[in-house]
Amino acid sequence: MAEYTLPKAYDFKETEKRIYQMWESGGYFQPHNDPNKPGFDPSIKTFVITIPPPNVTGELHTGHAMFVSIEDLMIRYHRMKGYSTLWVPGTDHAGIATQLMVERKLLREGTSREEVGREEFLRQTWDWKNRYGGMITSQIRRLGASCDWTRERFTMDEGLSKAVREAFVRLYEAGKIYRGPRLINWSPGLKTAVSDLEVEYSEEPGTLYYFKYMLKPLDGGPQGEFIPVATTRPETILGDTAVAVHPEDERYQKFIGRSVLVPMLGREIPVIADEYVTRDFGTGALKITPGHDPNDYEIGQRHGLQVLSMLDRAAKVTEVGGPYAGLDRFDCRKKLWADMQAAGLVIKEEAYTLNVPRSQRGGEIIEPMISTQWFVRIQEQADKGLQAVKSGAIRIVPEHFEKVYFNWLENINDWCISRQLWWGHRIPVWYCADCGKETCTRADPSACAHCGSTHIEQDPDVLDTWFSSGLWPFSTLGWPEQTPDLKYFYPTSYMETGYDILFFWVARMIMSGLEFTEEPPFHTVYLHGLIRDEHGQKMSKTKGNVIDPLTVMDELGTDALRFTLLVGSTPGKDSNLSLKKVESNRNFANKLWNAGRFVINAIAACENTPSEKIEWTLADSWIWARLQTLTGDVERLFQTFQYGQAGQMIYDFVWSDFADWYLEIAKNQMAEGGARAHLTADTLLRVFDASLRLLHPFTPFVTEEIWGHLRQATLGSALAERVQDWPQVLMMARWPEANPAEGWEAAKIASFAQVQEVVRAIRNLRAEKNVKPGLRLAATLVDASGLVKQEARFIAALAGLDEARLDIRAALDAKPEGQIALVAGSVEIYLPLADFVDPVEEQARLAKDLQEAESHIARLEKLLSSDFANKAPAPVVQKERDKLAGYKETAEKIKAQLG
RNA sequence: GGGCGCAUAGCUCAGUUGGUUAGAGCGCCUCGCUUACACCGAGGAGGUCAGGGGUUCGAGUCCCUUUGCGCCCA
Repeated sequence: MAEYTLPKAYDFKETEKRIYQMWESGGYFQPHNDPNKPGFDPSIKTFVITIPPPNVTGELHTGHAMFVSIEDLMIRYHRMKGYSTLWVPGTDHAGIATQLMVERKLLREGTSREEVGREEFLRQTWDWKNRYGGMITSQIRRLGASCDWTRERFTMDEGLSKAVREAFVRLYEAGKIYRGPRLINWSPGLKTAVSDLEVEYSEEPGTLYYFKYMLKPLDGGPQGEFIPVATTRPETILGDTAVAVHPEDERYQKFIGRSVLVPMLGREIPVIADEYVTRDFGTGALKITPGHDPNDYEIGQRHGLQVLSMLDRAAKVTEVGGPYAGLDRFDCRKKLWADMQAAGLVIKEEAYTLNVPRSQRGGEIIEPMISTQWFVRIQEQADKGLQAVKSGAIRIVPEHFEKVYFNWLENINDWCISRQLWWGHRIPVWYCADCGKETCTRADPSACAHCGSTHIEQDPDVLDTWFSSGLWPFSTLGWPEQTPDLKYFYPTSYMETGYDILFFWVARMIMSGLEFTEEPPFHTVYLHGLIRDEHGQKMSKTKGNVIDPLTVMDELGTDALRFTLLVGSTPGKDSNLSLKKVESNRNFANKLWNAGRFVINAIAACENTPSEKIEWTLADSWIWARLQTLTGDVERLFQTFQYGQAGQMIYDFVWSDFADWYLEIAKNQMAEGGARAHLTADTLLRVFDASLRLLHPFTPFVTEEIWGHLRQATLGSALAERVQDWPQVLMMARWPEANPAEGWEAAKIASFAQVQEVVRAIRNLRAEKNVKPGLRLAATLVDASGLVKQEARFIAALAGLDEARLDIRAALDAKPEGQIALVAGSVEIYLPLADFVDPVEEQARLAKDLQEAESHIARLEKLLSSDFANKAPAPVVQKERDKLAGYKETAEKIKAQLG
């Protein structure tokens, strides 16, 4: 017999790495049914997730920990259910972030990307990627992620680059992509365009500047007429091409059609009428700068206004600004305003809260400006994307994000996909120096497709990283090639990610999937919330409240972190991570470990299969029935994405039902030896095994480790038969299925509850009276049902009674003298605690109990005599009737004790 | 300005077709190192489920409204 001496505490440090290596080297992360291998069966159902790719040079944060925990849970659950399960890992190239890091390095070396040149820069960036790119994936491994690393992808690797190229060319050929000058969001620091989504607006204190727009005098007309105008950005006056007023504004109506003079420049611009102008904001007149404001741009388009760019790519004033040319945007503001003041054009300044557009990366102020960029015509894709969710082809969990999704797609603008960066997929368009036409092809051209000239040059820009990420669910499976993986595993199943990238990524993936594969890339979108600190504050380095998942794992273990993230979080809702919670879940892992030690000892101690046939005990039946209920509940909760609730139920079952009650009773049953011990060990084994399976997707390491020991110990025991069909590892074991109810369960559960009530009543009294824990009490128990007699042995053990001095009877003629009386449900209890008895106190205690029972009786009688009895469903009414009967019985017993 | 969400025990949160005496963890109080576990066990205190109105036999849960927060989009 294998001797098992497991340490008293679960050592996650020793375990996690070893277990992960065992899994990975065992090939368990790969789908069991693989279309690239012999014996492939296309009829087996798949379950597929493509990982939301983290930045290749990023470092693990709680957001990663969250998505890995949830996705690994989904994956492990489906794998255990027998799906051919694939979780595709990988990273994206994070154009701006990565390029910035390398640029910073170059700066430290005293050079720049311009100095080293494009080719050398890219070489160094690849070096950087190769050096640091493995960090994030090894950190994801630490979380226990069961992804198929043999299928790992990177957005810039050959296959995915080919997919990007194919996607671009297809859009180009279909006329769904275009290039042209438009007002875009420009990052002057990074010197690149960014998409609308990469701009964040922050409310900041600022100033509203009031000044005079002087009218050009009419021949013979009055001098000194002006329109007062307010602006938050005076420097843009230099780019004004109109002043707009509301057509019905009596103050300014008379000026419509006349000209005003741009301050300090004297340029003549028209006064136009447009209903966009809010009459009661500012002065009711609006300066129009189509080259530097999105709203003004639209007004400009409507009125055919000239568009002037008064700022260049570095946000310095252009020649449009005349004497101000060359100034930085903020210096220009000061100087221009001072000059206007001197010229008597200033009216006043007012404090005002601005909505400042800032770069999501770095936080610098974004400058809307006119620039020639590539855009995707998005309307048709957006309509299809809307339809996919409206038709139910794609389901979003939680549901309310569907509205957010609709709202965004219904108001979408064309997507600016070109970036003035070097790190990324270069735009596959060549311009001909001779005929001026564009060539866009799948293979790099050597000559112009139109005139054959070899004087062609490739567009210097690269594509937005999200353009390649949008293809992720199918590009990672081999698209555009019709690979076996693509055919079998696509469309994928769930897309799981944070709600903060619903637009950035999920919506674009849906649109790209529909565009290029004509199928939704997945049928379910599951969105998790953001992780905040324990007081609900956003984590940030400046606040110093960042929780580093690596530190947490070092200190408390991966399972504790995962369980904390999974339990108590609800789909789509932000959750707070507190180390206290992680600590209590570390304790849970330890609880599980020790329950495992007990079970293993019990199995080792039980003897060979007995010839004697015996019945299950009440406790055996109860724990088994509870397990079935739990299994059914967990299944239902998993199906409805309520993973947190499911985890909580398993936790409660393991800790409260299994460890606190069943194990304590099992100790007694084991002590009986023989057939009883054998049957008890068997029950322990089966219930604990099922618990570990249910828990495995939440806490894979500790469950795998204990299960391994359990299996090993059982193989050398009298119960070896039980584990014959167990696989080598828990992660490949079958997910438990609930047995259909057989009819006996409710009665056993009710009886056990009665027994628990008796035990609790006695424990409660002992604590109240400060009876020494070791003191075994004699007792008289009155129970007409026979239940107490049957369960006397363990009631005695759990409640600290002396089994030899128990007097159990069906009825009592006379109330015993000098004893403390209790009622637990239908059972009367008398404890010979004469020393503790204070008659007055006892009367008061019983009176209080009676009062409570009677208040329930009154409540229930009222309820049952109301419409409730007629209108509520029969089972609900019956339940209340039963309850009433119970309270009546209790009340009767208390009355007897009182009297 | 438009949209979405939240308000439940001292703290952080569960509570999904409306149906027990509203739960958990942490914290707090009392006891206990009992042969799985002190990363533990036993017992206990603590909530008019933000306020008001409505639907219903029945509302933390559904509807309306007020107040206070938070987020997204413009």
